[in-house]
Amino acid sequence: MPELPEVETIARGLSKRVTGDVIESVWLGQKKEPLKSPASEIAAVLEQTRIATVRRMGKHIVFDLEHVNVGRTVPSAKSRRSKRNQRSTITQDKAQWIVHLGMTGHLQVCEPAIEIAKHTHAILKLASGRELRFVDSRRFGRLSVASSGDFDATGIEPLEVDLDRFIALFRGRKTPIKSALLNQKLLRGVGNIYADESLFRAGIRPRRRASSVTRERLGKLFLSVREVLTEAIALGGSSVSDYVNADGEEGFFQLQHRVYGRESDPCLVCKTPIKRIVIAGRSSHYCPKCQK
DNA sequence: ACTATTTCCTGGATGC
DNA sequence: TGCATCCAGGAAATAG
Repeated sequence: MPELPEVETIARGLSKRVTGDVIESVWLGQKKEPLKSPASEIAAVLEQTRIATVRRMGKHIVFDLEHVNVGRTVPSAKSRRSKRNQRSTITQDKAQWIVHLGMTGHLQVCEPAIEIAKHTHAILKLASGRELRFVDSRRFGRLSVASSGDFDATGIEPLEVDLDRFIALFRGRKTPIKSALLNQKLLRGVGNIYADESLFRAGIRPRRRASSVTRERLGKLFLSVREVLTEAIALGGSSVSDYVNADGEEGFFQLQHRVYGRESDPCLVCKTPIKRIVIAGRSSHYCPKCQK
């Protein structure tokens, strides 16, 4: 289940492998769920572009693209003015491909000879001869394009927000603090694992109403979120279920989990058994003694 | 404007 | 072994 640290790790790995390569052609599968726009539109935006950068925004992977204009010349500003009626044929020179991995999404860079995995929804043929494939068994992942290159995810980056703005996010919210942490319109990138781990380190019960958490505790949470995400990125993310990075390597932050997936196990601080409850349909883990 | 609930999806685990 | 059932959960859609 890729959250911010996993997506960051994947984006960094992909950046090393495909930056500068050119997308020559695109095949998209028949399943419509993973596509946020019609397949023809997505293909048209991606084809004949150079991958300028690969980066993460929240849980999204953003490919910044530049059109390469093979086999045609971009009209000069002068001729553009003189042929206004052809304006619609002029292609934007910047675009973006936005990938959300959902629960089980993978991006693989491989040779064309490699067997096409079940649940492959997109294949981008690259000028280097390799292919960039999107595989997602559960189809919770999403592919979209921003033809003008102005994609902006909702919410604030948790590793960039300052303390005051962080505290303001929770003001007056009756929802459980855990739900607020998971709300991508507030903070972007925190998912179930890192919400639980951050709340444990801050000593806050996941069900506590966001508005009832003191400023002081929110300050602690602010630091915990940063700490947990930073440590997780350094360890390449958490490999639960089948997560691997762009090079097929596992992360190691799952070894640092203090509450997630540890139901009934002793709290590492006080030995009280870790509790598991369900909040908004998600399993939530906490220590009933250390978290208030 | 908020908040809570439901829905989408498949593979792996579990139970009988 | 087979078959049914449950569960994982991000985010959009829906309801209140």
